[in-house]
Amino acid sequence: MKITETDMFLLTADAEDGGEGCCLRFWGIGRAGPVLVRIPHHQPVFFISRSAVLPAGFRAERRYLDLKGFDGSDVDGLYFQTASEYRDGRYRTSEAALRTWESDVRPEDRYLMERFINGSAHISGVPRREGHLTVFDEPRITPSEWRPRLKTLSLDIETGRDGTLYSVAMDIAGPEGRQVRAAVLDPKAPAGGRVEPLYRSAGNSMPPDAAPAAPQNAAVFTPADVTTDSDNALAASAGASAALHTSPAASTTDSDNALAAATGKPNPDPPGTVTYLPTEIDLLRHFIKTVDETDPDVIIGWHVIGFDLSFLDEKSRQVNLPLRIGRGRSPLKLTERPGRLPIAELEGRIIIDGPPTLRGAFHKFSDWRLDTVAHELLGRRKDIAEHGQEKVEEIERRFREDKGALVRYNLEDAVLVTEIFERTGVLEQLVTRSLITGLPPDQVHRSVAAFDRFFLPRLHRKGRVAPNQSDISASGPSPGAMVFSSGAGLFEDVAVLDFKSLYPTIIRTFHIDPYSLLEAENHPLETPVNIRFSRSEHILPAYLGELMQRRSRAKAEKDDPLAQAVKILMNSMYGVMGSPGCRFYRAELPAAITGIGRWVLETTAERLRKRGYQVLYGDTDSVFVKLKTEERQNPEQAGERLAQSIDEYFREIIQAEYGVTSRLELEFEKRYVRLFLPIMRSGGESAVKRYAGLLPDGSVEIKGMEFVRSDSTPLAREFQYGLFRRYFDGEDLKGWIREQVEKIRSGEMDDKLIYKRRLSRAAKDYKSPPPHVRAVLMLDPDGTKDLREVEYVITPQGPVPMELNPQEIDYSHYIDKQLRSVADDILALQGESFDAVLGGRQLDLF
DNA sequence: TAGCTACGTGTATTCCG
DNA sequence: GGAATACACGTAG
Repeated sequence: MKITETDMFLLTADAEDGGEGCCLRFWGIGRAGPVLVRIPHHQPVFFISRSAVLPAGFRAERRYLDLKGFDGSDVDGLYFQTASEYRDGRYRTSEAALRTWESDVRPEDRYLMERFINGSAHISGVPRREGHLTVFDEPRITPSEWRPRLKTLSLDIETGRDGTLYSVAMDIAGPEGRQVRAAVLDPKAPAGGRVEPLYRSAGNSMPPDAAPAAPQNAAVFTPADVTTDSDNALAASAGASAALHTSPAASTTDSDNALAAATGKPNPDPPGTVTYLPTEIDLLRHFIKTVDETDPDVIIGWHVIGFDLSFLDEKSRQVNLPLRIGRGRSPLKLTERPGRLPIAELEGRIIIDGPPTLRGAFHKFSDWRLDTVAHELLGRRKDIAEHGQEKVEEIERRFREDKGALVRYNLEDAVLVTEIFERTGVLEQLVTRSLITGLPPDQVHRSVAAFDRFFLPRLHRKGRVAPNQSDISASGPSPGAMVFSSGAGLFEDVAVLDFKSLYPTIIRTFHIDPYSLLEAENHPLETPVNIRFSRSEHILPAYLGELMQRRSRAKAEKDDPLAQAVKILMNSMYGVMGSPGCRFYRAELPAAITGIGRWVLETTAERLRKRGYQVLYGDTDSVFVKLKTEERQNPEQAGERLAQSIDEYFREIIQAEYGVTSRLELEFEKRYVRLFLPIMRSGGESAVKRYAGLLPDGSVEIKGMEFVRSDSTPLAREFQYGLFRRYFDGEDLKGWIREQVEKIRSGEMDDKLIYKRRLSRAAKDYKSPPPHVRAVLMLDPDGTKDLREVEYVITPQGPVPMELNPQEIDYSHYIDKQLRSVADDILALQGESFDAVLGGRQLDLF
């Protein structure tokens, strides 16, 4: 018996019933490969009122505990022998209308959180080998900060319209290197399949030394020998070009791209094989075998759950071959949910889908097609640039005529996803967030769960247990932040001061959290908004203090991802406590935070005004202050001094009036050399959440307006930017505006007139369809395709989707609706108007 | 795989005279 | 035919 000490990073956890009662299982990746930690004979627990009388035959051990429920009542612990008895206990108490506490906490989660294990654990025990796995039974487990390097398998499949599985491509990347595997359906292949090598190559020219045996059709999977999409005539003929979206027309783009691929950066060749297999079952077996052999920690892809895995799962059911791709050869578990994406679960591996993950990491792209993201991020294009019907046809053609080309396309997608993950570092970011929150990487977005994770164990140490989430009901809407503007216009030398992490610092300063609210009468702390908390009894403030320290350390060490991850977690606290989906929700919590936020902002503005400053604008945690003439010599210094003095003021009054230490921190963030605040287009008042500013480095920053809105046309975006640039530089606007209008009329701007908009539901469910929905209805009248995104232009007949090749464009619509209001924002200040600037020209229309 | 509110704009529809 | 209102979307923070 030799005790081994090691670390593991947790990927999945479950509770399994068997001969050992309830066995908790923690699957993860260790320093030397995958690890399974088993905790047999575990007794899951939840809590019940001491006064509750359990139904006859209730299978649990009831123990007296020195704990109180969140409502102050005494509770007992109910300890169960198995996970199913635990679930059953929850069900039966609920049927009997007995109040329970924390009966919705999963035993495996409770086990980890009570031990403060976040992401990684230090293991000390006697291991045994089971295949690739190192298994520990009942080891000692303590927190660890060990950071793993994960192995990913990027999966992509191609299918025919008839539901045939054509091919499976996998790009496997991990600490030991990179390899690609593909399998393609070929009824003519021999029974055992035919294996051929696969190379990565730049373009058509195969490196001669590398590819002597490479068959002509199967070896290359770069996009270099792009098949042209010459039939995309939209741009040239109709005027509404697709140069905007990523794929189309411009043959220059494609050839440029091919050139780049052929001559560009040398990519290390991931070696691999392609296997030609005679049946779909063979393809499935090949996939399962590859996962088993390569043993990835993470399966990644593009819509990999909703499409690839769902398809493979369905296929495996049809042919009665379970999809055993979990660790320990356990099957994939797919749970369908009406109207939403299915959930996919594996033992010991996690599945990360590209689009939602990138979105969650605040990446922005024109749209979320793989081709678009690959292009905008990597400067690469997919091998088949078409989408929709045309793509399907091209895939079917390749399956019939050129299987090598199909494999090349299929693999390229898998490779692109791997490279998108590498380039963005999203997986590392998820791991970082996992190490901070304790949630596995595929769940770090669950802010409510992240809150429970640190709050529950600390609450227990205060002698309290928490209510179930289902016992919480929402009260009405609670008020949010303050926004104000003191008037529209053009202003010079404006300092922007903002409170760093305003809500977290308010929480720290005024001891805001659910426990503190509960204990408000215990050393009460009055706040500026007359909601009381406890001076002495609180949990969140100290935790936030630790997080802030950790963040400063990360910043000092230039660990941006860590700093970012901590910031996300800190900023989620307010939202979580203000959500009825949180077991600790109480309306007073968000009300106190936002209320104090408004008090802070108002007080700041008032102080500044008293000192003779003009406060132009403020939103939530920022104030825009016009600097005084004499401060123009050194505006940065003036801004910093202002911030400091306000800081000091809050320190004093908060200490004096509330007896606590202010954690607020006002910072001079930036200066606008010029700042433009618009009036509302619908009426004379000044608007908020929309402005444009000129920074000292000469760049123009625009917030809220067309330029930053994805649903305005590129025409409006570029027009607005050009207008502000000229406006801030004091250039002539009128002549330029007339030119732009002329350009529209001449057809020169035709490629900038495409609207792009998302649909929040199925097109046919709109009562009075707005333009973008009418465009979708033209494409899909029955709603069978359930399109949720559309590109369209306005023609004399109304909106027409790009897919229908609109030929005629209603230029006056664009002049009227896209240029006019943008121009009038500025012109109105000068006593001018768009119509007046265009003068007689406008009359040409009539 | 349930963090929050505040806000502006454009379009369609309804209401009213 | 114009004002008021509802709805949808995307944004600021």
